[in-house]
Amino acid sequence: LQYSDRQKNCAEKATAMRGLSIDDTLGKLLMATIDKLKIKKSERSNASSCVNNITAKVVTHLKQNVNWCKDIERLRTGSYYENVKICEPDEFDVMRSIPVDVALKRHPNKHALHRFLNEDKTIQASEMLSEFRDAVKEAVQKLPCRSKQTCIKKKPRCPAVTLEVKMEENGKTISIDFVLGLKVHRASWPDFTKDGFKIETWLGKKEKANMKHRPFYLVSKYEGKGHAEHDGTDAWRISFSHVEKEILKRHGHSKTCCEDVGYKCCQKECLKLLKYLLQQLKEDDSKSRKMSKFCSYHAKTTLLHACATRGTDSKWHTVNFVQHLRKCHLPNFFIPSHNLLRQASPSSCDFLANEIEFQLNNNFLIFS
DNA sequence: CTGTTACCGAAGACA
DNA sequence: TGTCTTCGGTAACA
Repeated sequence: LQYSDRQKNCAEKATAMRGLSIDDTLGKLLMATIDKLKIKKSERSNASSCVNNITAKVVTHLKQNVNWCKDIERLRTGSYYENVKICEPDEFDVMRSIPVDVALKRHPNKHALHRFLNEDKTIQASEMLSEFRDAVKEAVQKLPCRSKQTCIKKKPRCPAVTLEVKMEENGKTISIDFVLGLKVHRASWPDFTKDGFKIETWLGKKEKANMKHRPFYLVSKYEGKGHAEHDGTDAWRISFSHVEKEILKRHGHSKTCCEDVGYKCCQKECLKLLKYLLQQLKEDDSKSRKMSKFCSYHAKTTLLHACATRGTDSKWHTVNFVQHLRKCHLPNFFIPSHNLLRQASPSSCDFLANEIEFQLNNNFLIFS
């Protein structure tokens, strides 16, 4: 999508009176759209106090009542916490991670997780998940009446425990995903990540080395968000949500990105627009069937690839989702061998590519 | 060692 | 555009 330069221009000069060219019209529309996508401060306040209240109580309950959850940690991930959530603060991802260290390997019988070990020393996901789910359920039942409008949803193929909470302030429903994860701190990331995460020219070699020292997480989560370690129900997928969050925070190439007066990069804004475009297309009943295999993680991955290949901030100006779609090929940013579009049919990829090109050629009519 | 606090950055609100 | 505010993250502190 080739709008960021224009948009940046527009951001800087929006107040200057200029004759209305086509570009200005488009710039204004995109700026107005970005405004529209902003989350209201009051709604954010409402939702976050609700979410924080509930998650705090759930984690205390887990720590106190489940022996292997003693050291459980909270990791807030996903678009809300990356400041790229659009429209409404209605989806929260909270990972509950259990540190898994070398102690488990050396002294498997003494470790709190030892009862979940399979014969081949892998960890049974299904048993852990069902205990986790039951414990979260108990915690929710203990919540005060004020939060009684809370229920647990089971989404098909989604092992996360999802709470749906109806807020009394405005009657809106928010969902909180509790994701059970194993935090693995090793010397390096698994081999299949070797050729991924190419951020050298974007954020630098030093930064990459830094990030690679971070742990990685094994989670049971959505299809298409990671790489399956095992097949069947006992599947753990590797997750780099924490790294995604961090590099989105340090979005710019130069250390002073967004600090200089008068210069504002727009990666996040572009991602929001692309997500909104996908959302709008998904909500269109006549198109939703063809759109079912696409999700916002595709948009995010596209942004990461674009940032990584463009290098310096000023040169960053296209997000070539369309190219990925034409080839039906969008590698996971961290695991290049994993194609995120493998489940989308060539015809639906072409369909979306056409839709995006149509919007590009028609001043994003869908936004107005 | 653990829980609290204080500070800082991001971003929305508003004059 | 600059300032104020809230939330989230973290490091220092008790």
